[in-house]
Amino acid sequence: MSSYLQVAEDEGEEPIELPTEDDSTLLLSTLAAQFPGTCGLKYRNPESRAMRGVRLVEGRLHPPENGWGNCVYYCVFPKENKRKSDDHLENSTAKTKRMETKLKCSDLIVLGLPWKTTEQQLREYFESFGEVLMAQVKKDPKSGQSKGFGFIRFGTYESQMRVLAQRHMIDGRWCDVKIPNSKSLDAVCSSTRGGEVYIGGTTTLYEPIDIAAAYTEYGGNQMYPYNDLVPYVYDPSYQFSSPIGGVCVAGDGYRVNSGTYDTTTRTVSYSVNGVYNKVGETDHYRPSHMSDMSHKADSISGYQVEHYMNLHRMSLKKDYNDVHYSDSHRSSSHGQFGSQNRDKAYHERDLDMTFDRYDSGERSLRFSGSHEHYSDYTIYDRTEEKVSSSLGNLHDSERDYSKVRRHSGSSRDVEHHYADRYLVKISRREREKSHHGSSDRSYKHGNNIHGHKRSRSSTKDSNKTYYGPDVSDSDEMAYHKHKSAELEEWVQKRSGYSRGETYHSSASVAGPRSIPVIQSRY
DNA sequence: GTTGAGCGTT
Repeated sequence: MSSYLQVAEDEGEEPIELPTEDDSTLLLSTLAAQFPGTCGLKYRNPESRAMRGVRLVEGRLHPPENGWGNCVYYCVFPKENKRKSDDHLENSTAKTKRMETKLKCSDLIVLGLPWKTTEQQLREYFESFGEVLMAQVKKDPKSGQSKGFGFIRFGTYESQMRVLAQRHMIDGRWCDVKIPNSKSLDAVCSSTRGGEVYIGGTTTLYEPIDIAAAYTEYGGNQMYPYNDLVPYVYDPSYQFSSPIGGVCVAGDGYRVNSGTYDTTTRTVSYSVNGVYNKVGETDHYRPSHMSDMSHKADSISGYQVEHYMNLHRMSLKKDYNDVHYSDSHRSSSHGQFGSQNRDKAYHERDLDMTFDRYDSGERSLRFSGSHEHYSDYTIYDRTEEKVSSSLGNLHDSERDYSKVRRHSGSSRDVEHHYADRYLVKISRREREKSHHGSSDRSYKHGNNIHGHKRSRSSTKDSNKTYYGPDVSDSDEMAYHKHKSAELEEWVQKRSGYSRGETYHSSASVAGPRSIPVIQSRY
């Protein structure tokens, strides 16, 4: 049976009695029904005379140790509502960012909007709960008619909490606000806090700072230093692996906030530098070469970190053998890239196919990386000894038909570009750009855009051979090398294990190479 | 000019 609790807006105000629940907690929604905009509760501790906060867990306010007692509780309102001065908004972006980063807002879906409600009205309604960063009403693109739902995003988690805790009367209709099913990445990260998620499909994500920069720079997405995205495992020298790295989500650090959550695979697709990536919760998206057994654990700044260095190395060796097998059958599979030889074709391409732009020949690209990225089907042209191939896993509209040509040399003699769907997508944009007269041919993209010439940059390092594009002298490449060295150091410190050793221990596999840094900006 | 338990052109 419920009892009542005295709550006032502030000291000196008249209290209202609010019913508590059977477990003697007070629902935040109950509180908010009487005091819209409240985000918490406090009371004055009779001993210290200081204000004490009331524990709030998942929308429930929990009584102090000795019960609610007879004292009057006071509402707590978000600081942003006090509006000391507006010029705070302008200055100290760094500090502001740091503040924001503690919060874990996600886009919220507003369901049941009246057909007539505009984005402006939506925004105005929710601004009473706090700063509204985004308000959208989803409309039919042709008619412009509202679909009756929209999305909002708040600047603070407190606002988000309060809005989620109640129903909303907007323009005469009751509307629900929920976390959308297609939730953003941060929702995944926060739900897996202290655990890990995997990042896949990228060649460039080594390092938290880079990720942060990429996210803040591209697409207006924000980074939240909330969880620590610790890159591990992804070994750029491992050309046959799927370019999948792991990240840990633990403690305070960086958190990305963007992407589309796929409810069936429980992964999130998002993009960095225009490269699409995937993140999934550990149990649902684990690259096959990262068994969850026998991993090592250590800690960084007290955060638990798991990594799979040794496993990774093992799988590298295994894959290399596979490729070798295929390689030895190269002549017999020549010209037979039909479906019956699909697997073989994969390996062929992994090993020694040069992938050319079908239309412009701008790039000489090389298949490497994840098999899943391509080859829905291939057509071998006997006269030209070329294979027309569509890149897999794409929507039809995104398919990029290309030709794959056999390359006679050893795989180590050709440049290794990642020729996955994402890169192709970027190149298409570049092509459009260049067709519009841009003189910037973007060497910074780290690819040999002038097509077929195979360039292997010379050995730049005492124990590394770079099979990189012809941009090894560029600033980007220098920067990239610098970053790679930093990562190396980081990895070594973490695990007492260096990537250089990875290479040597796996002998004849192509050595570490510089990965093109994709810096397409659009 | 209609509808209502819906999930987002990035």
